[in-house]
Amino acid sequence: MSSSLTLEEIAKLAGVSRSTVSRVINDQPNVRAPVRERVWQVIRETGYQPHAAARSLVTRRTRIVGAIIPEALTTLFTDPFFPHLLCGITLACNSRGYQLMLSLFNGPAGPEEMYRRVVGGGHLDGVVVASTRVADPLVGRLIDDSVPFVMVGRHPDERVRYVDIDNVAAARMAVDHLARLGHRRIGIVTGPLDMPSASDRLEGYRRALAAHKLRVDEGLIVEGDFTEASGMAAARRLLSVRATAIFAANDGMAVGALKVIRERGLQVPEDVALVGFDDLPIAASLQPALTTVRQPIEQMGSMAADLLLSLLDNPPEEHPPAQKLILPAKLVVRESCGALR
Amino acid sequence: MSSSLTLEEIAKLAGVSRSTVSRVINDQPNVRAPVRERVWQVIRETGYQPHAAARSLVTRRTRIVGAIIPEALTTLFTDPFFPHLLCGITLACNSRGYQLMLSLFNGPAGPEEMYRRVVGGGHLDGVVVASTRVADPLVGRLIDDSVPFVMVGRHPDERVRYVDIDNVAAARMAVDHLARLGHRRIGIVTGPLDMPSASDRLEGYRRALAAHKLRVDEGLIVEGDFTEASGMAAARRLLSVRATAIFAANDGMAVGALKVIRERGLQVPEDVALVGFDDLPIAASLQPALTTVRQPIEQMGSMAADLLLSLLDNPPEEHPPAQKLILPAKLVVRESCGALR
DNA sequence: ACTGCTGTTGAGAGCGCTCCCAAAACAGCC
DNA sequence: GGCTGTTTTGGGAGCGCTCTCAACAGCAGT
Repeated sequence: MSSSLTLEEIAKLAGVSRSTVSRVINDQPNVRAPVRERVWQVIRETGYQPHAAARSLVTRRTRIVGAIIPEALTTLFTDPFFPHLLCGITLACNSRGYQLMLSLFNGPAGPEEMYRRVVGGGHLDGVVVASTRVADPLVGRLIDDSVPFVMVGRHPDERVRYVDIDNVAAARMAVDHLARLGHRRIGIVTGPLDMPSASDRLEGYRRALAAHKLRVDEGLIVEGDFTEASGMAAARRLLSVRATAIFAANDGMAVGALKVIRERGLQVPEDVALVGFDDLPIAASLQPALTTVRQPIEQMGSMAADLLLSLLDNPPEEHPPAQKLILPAKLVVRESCGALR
Repeated sequence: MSSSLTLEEIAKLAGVSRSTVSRVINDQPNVRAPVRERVWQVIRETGYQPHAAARSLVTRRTRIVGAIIPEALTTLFTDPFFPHLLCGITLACNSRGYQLMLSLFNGPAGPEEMYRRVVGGGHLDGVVVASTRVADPLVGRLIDDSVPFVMVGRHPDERVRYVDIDNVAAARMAVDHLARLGHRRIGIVTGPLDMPSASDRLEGYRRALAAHKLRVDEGLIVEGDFTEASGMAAARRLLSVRATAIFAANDGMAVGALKVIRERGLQVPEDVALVGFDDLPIAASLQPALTTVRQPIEQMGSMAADLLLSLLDNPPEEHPPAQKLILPAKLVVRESCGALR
């Protein structure tokens, strides 16, 4: 690959020593201006690039961070959540001179082996971890191995730094909206309740009902798993207990619910109101267009990366032990909730 | 991070020399079985991992490959193409002990700087390049710098290895389907014609018409840019020249076309038949469900990665100068073409 | 002129690994 | 036992960089 020049050769060309060239490249002080200029000149002319491996052998830094995606394969396929997240992370990394290494922890190698390969070996300076189950041992291992990391999505462990939206407040906002429209039997399709984002949204649902002095009917709470199929199953249950409104904890399940409602010959929002969560591109294209909660996914990614990188670039003592960043989410009102009639 | 043991220390613990441990780890011959076993024992007990940077300093290999995505940001957002591709590439890499480094070439740093950072520096053993414009200088530079690379999507340069579907045949199949249904005024919304996939699909369109002895009316050919908005604009043009069927070169543009057709109070497929390309998840959820061409995206990613890795793992002389892999695509017939009535 | 001080430069060591080569161990055979 | 030839083992060098430290200016103050 391109330049296989070494520091030594650049030094010779510039008529200085290896050390001086190193100082120039690393922007250290105590090099006279004319010398500095001459060295840069040679570097530019030759297209020299320091050898990354040699450098990180001594600095113990690679300027590579990992993105760990432990989630099941299927989610990655249909859900634009990860692409957006990845986009945000990558852009943040690149703009600060870091590279991003992508690791799917569900491949043929299995999470154990992947952990060894990715985290051991010293390839990475730190990692961004995408939403994970509470019970996932990954978080504990990262802490034990004192790997700098930031999560996207809340984690109950006190020591974990994360970026998230306020899922409780966001869900509450959505359900509150339905209650204000007069609904009294509001059902919820939750995500897997061992994921904080799912249980938080359920909590928001409960609080909204409480605020409106509505009794919580456990029959109106159905656990899904964020897939369209689970949304369909849940909707069948909810219709059978005469829910007049359904809050789905993500848009995929809302799409499933919509299909079932249609199958039954019912109208959205006239017979059943529907609100989703995520604001996928598909939400606006549905008929009726889906009212949903929009989260700033890409921004969450870039903020997580920024948090991680400033952790890496500065002495760790300057940082609070565990930062938590909460970003705002927003209710996007469209047709499916019935507010626009 | 975890083990900061060195080879030397493992050697001491196992009562052998550095060299022997190295031989064991790299699975080289000429180590007596009991010695080999004892060394593995120590390695397992200590959880030792060789230091990647030290290793690649001498081997000149990093076991990291890059994925370069030069496409405009917007596409990454809405289109599940890249996520699927990335998924395939990552899984293939991981199952062969390689890591994947993700590079978006449209970030704040600009393609020049990204190229320097990613390809120079010797971070990467090779790269997978996602579909690019013909005029993109990237391909030329990779060849000049003799960086091993494989593209996803055809490239006209003879020296380029790539994995792709036969876009000409796939498009021809779609248009042929419409012609068989009796359509005589079939319009096409193409992608940007400086992308091989776009021009190939147009070529397939022409051949299908020729096979059915239909005259090519240039007014029925409208160039889009793979976005929904361009699909809407193109559909307006095509409706004004009385097209009875529209073939959109991707599903996003088909969605745009569908919206316009609806706005005009026309029915799909009764008044206008519609066929897309890609089979996005949304295609099946549309009303009417979209007839479209499905390509094995994830498989293309993994095959591209496999091709690259076998290039890296074997002496390059064993390989044909430029391999081209063509995978089959498939027409998924749903409601929007009218064949199911 | 001599001392002390600051700013600039170069040489040496060493990061942890692989590779080469020589030494050691072991065989087989007169 | 002595001679081969082969396998197994250990030590040295070196990959390209950073970092520490000593040497050397240049300058002021005495």
